[in-house]
Amino acid sequence: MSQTVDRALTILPLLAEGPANLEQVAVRLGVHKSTALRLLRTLHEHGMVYRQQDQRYRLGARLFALAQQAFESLDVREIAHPHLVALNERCGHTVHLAVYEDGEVVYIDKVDSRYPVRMYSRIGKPVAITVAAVAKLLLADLPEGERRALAERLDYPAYTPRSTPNAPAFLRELAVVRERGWAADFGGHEESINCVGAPIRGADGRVVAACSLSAPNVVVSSDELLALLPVLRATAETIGAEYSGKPLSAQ
Amino acid sequence: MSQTVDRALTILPLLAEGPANLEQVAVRLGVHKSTALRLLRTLHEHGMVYRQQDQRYRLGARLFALAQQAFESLDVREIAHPHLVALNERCGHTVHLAVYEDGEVVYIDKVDSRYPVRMYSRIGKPVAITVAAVAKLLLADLPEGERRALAERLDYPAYTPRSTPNAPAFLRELAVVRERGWAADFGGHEESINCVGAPIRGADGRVVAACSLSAPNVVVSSDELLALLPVLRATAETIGAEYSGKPLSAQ
DNA sequence: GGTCATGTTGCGGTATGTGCAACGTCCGTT
DNA sequence: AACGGACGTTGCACATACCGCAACATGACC
Repeated sequence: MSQTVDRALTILPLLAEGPANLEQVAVRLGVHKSTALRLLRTLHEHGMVYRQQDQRYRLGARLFALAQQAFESLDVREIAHPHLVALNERCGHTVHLAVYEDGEVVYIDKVDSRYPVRMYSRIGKPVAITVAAVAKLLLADLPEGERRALAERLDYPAYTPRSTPNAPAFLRELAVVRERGWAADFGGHEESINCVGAPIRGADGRVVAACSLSAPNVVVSSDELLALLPVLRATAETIGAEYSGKPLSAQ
Repeated sequence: MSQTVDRALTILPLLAEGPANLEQVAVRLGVHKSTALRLLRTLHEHGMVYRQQDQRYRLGARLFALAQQAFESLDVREIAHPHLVALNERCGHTVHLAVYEDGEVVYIDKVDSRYPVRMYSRIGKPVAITVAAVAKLLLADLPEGERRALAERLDYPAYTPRSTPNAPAFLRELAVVRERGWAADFGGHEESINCVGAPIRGADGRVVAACSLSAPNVVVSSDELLALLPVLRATAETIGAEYSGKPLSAQ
């Protein structure tokens, strides 16, 4: 809508690929050097880009600050965290929390064996949206039209032989997931990793987030993982209840 | 420099404080609603902001992606990481890596006891720039004028009685740090936490990053921590050497 | 000292962003 | 049901602020 801002914002993912000098930016944007310079200067003033000694630009530290703050203002995460830790302590496996936003699924929390950590390392990376259990749960709840449109527009990388191959298969899987209320990924992303997930619902029943348990199949068989479903689903429901405004439910 | 972009970027930290609706954004920006709307739409198209069900805007998931990618393209971090892990395995304490950028100091890596993790949780948060050992190291190496200007413009929060109280004290401390080549923070940020740090220098001798060891003084006395200085400094030098283009030095 | 590559500056034309006012839409209220 | 208020949205005319150009620094390399 706004040409100038549009161009400026286009610079950011461009620099995310790696540092670039003025001319490279100008060429990639399809604008004159002076125009690119003005945009970069404005971005620089806001700390969004940084200029290294060799004068090339790269993304700036302010992005970390913003991402961090964006993160902390996600109230689902805040509410869910202690429950996820409890779940982890009970069964020992890796716990993930994810949300859907404008065609993307992002992990917003992770608890790993015995060591609670917000594993930002997974955040932002292209989540395996076509295979991850949490992605299935979040997409399964989208309105029919949006779900279909999104499924058509996705790529279906064959991470493993069990990866979801195409849109029709994905939509069928989503229908199943929606029907039964939980999702799984048995080696669809990494051959040896299994995963089960459950939806977290808000007051209106919409899925606001999803959580999952992951474990390598050399440690835990898929059956053993499935046996943990009741605990996982109970956790998800507790979180949903609290999120919906029953803070002192099963205290 | 560019009014439109400037306004658009101003929206981001504003939303970082919490969700806001169109009118609030317009008022804070001092522009007409329609103008704010256009800016927000452009930001939205780029995933920088997200519109929740109640139509209020908040920061979007794309920020995570950008921060993540910015992160991975920091080559100091990449080079340093294995050395930091080795250091941690050797002495067991928490290891930090930080860089300076445009008046800010940010942690870009962390290794905690027996569990290597990029502790993104600290990134973006205002680092205790006036007391942290790594901050002292990075600021001590700035050109005289910039160092002085920055010191004047900083706040000096009294985290503890040992926190750096004001600009003159800070500049004196920086002079000491620069002279002797290492820095410490004994309870200047948190009463019970001690910390020693060493500079990582590039080929031209400039400090490109700094690393540190932290430990609670109930576990390790400050003397014991100081005894680890040689190991820490050796690590820092190894990283600096490799970063300067001697990849196969002390293999 | 010359040449090349790259970043920077000043300037006029006009595309582009701006504010205004009218219109939708969704609430809650009587 | 009808009304009213609060917000978000749209179309438009004006002029601002952005754009590309071309000339000018700057610095590296030979």
